[in-house]
Amino acid sequence: MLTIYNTKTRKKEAFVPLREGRVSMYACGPTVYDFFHIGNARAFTVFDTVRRYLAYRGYQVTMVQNFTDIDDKMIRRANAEGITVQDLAERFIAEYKTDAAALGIAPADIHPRATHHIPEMIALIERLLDKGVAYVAEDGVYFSVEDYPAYGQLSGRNLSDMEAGARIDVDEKKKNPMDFALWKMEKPGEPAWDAPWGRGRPGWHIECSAMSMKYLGETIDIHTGATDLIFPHHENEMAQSEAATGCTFVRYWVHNGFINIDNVKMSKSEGNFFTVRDIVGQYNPEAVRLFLLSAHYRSPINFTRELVQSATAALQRLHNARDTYQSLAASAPERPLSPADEAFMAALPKAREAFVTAMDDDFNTADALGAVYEFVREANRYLPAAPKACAKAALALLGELCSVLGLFYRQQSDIPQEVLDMAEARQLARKARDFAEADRLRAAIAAAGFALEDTPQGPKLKKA
RNA sequence: GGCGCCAUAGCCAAGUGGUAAGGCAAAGGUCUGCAAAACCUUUAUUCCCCAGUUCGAGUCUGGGUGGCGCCUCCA
Repeated sequence: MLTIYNTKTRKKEAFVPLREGRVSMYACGPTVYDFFHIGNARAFTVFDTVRRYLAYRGYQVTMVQNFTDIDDKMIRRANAEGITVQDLAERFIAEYKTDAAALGIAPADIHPRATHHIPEMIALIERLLDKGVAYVAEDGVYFSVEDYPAYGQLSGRNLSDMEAGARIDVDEKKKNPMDFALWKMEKPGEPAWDAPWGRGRPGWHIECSAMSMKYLGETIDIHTGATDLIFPHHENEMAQSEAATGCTFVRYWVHNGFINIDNVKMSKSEGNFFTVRDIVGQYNPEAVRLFLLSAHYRSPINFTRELVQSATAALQRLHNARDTYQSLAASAPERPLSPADEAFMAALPKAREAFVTAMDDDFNTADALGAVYEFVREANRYLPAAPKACAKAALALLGELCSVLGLFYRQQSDIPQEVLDMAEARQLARKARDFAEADRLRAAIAAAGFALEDTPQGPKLKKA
């Protein structure tokens, strides 16, 4: 049974979707004003893994991830570059796709953009005005937290606590300092859309509510994001959505922990700010993904060179296993299964079960990886003497489990003909017992960027 | 000040009150022309400290200590 830790109740709960066999998911996407950073990457990797696992468990998953393409940062950056907000958005949506693909993050079913959904947002704001939980002020339309008693439910705060610590902009024309903007009235030089109460642009929170409702309905199963979004973003989304519809907005709120860099919070001012674009130049992005999955998604993790290198070595172990099973699946003898073979085959479903049990426990990828490594060790030990059917079954299981975690997505790079020629020449030299020449050729292959290993199935080439 | 989280080996990390998974690193061995990979062996009598509950505590309770997050349109 799948259980999910729900931020709203602060407990692990049995997962029961609204509609049997289907899951609706909404993930807060990037504000497309720049390349996304390693912290974003964790949030995206988490929802991608959740999605993959739900699909693996047989659910038909519909996932929406928005692009926030209008806000202060967008406007500032577009002005700085002397381009339109729209051009900026186009550029970084494309860059998002490049970096997400590098990390094995599959595209959502729908990637709505905030600026393409202004009418939906206006309609939602009107509903809130009609219900008396929002009001029009001089500089915008605000949600009135005092008129919505459930405010604070998600983050576990109450209004008086929040007001005590609130730092507020005195210029804003709000009734209560905790009121938040649904709509911001037009300022000179900013993009603006017509609305019944005046030209302007939407607030951040209303975007997600409107797009989530449009594509997934008034109640969705899972909404993901990093912990910092719990307050105010998700609190506000929930308040405005539930105030408008009168029904539950999100059944399971899922929040991932933060990444520190060398034990320090990542920030531009600390000079430890890394975009994924920076990182994929230095590390194998698939290893970065494995690193991100090596701890539970709710724990904070520490990004260091040493830990990514450790993940790189672990990933190599999985790739080596796959390559070995692949060649054994091609070259191992075909014969009837012996009792030992049968025992090996019988252990495969048990390995899968261990993996599923781990993932069922609030997507415990660290524990699930433990199950994968244990299976790999057993298969590595048994397969060299096993028939083809065992190798095929092990290869299939390894591929199955790793793809649930979003690993094994990278294409094998093509090996240049000259490298293949050198490998062949080396085999001839080895047959002739000219090991000096064989070693020289292996060094030349290494210089060309490829590692050559001799295996019982013959020499194996891979990119270094 | 309010709300909340965390502490397990050299590093990372999982852990349902029943006797400490797994990965990386390190050391020794097997195999191999050598290397690599792979496998085997070794590496926490103990889970930050102190009390308590219990037949039994890494796990529950209380109190310390240390670290961290949110309360800023930061993922």
